[in-house]
Amino acid sequence: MYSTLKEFIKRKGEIDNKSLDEICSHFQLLKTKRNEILLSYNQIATNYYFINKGSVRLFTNTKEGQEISRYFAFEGNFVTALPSFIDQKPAEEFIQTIERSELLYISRIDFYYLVDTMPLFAKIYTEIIELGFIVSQKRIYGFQGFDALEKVKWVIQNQPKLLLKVSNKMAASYLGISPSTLSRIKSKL
Amino acid sequence: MYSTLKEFIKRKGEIDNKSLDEICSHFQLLKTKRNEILLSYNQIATNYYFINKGSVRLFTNTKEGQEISRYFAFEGNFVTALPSFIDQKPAEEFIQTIERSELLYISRIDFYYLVDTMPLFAKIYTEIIELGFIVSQKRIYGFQGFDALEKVKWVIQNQPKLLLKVSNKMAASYLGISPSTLSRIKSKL
DNA sequence: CGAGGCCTTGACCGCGGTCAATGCCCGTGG
DNA sequence: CCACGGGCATTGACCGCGGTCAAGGCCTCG
Repeated sequence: MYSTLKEFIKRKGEIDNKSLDEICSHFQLLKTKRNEILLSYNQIATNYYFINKGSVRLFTNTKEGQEISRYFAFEGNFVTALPSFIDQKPAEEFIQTIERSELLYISRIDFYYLVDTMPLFAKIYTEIIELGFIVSQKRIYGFQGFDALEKVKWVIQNQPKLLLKVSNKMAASYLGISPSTLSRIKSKL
Repeated sequence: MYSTLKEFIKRKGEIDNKSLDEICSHFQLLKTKRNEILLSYNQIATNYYFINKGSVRLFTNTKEGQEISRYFAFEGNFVTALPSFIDQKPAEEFIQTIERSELLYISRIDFYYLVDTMPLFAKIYTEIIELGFIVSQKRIYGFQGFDALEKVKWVIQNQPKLLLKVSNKMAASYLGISPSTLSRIKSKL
């Protein structure tokens, strides 16, 4: 149950088994169906999720009522609505599974307890954030000033799983193009 | 000389004057002209800059040779080419002042020395990254699926200094629109 | 088996990009 | 101090990328 998580942690630095088990003991299992909402708009994020199996997305709604996908996370990654989680203010996004999934979640309390008491876990947290930051930047720069075709190629290069696992519609809103355009582009590759 | 930096640090948490001076002693002053390059593409970032006065941007070039502005930092903010700074790999961007500026810089060595020896500084670093991450996200979400007019309005709301301090051309490339379009939009507000 | 949602594809058209002309600002050198 | 030149802002004309709308077919689930 914790093997993927343990792999993840071990990749971050030396750790003894006792500490590893201590960390894992704060995570609980959650099995979900497709399209299950883990956090709604305006709720306050109190859990950090690690994806054992499956996929999760962050999304929001426009005034016109259509969904915009912001971020997709797959097996072996952490995900939450970070601004809400950090500052305990209402989230401006939804968290939702996009397929049947197995998640390990840790409460904010336990999370910060680990951050404060285990230096390695603090380091892991910092690295999660650094990585998130760098990925965000790459995404901004990968999209900035590019047309639809170039953006699709960029995603194929940098997030190859995405177009395979995610519906046309979700991927299109993530790319900031219409489903029609994405469909047309894919038919030409 | 260190007053702005001290303000910045004090806002992050309780700290005694001795530690504050200890931190500041690792920063050196750098006065620059307009358009001075602090880091070039493919160089490795070894300094973290704090902006005492002035403004700095990150930018890169397209294959066609035109500049794309990625990020602007103003008085009271930290800036560096983070992916390069963290992993010591060649930067994929330039750092440049856009006006005569006064910067305080700290070497990577000293920076990590402070992170490792002063818990408060480690906390500050984490918060810088968190903030950077959140700002990146806001930018992605503020631009995603919006047309030129909406993006301009978003910047006016969220980074009011930007359009005032930055040339039309730089701002346009930051927004992912052409200078012509930005000019037309501004004339209608 | 029926209904609803998504993907695909065609027709149309509008936003915003390119190109070019003009004018302004500012830095440089005589 | 003024003359010149280069770069940027502005604005008009044009047009192409990609968005909307709609129709048809497929898949999924009740």
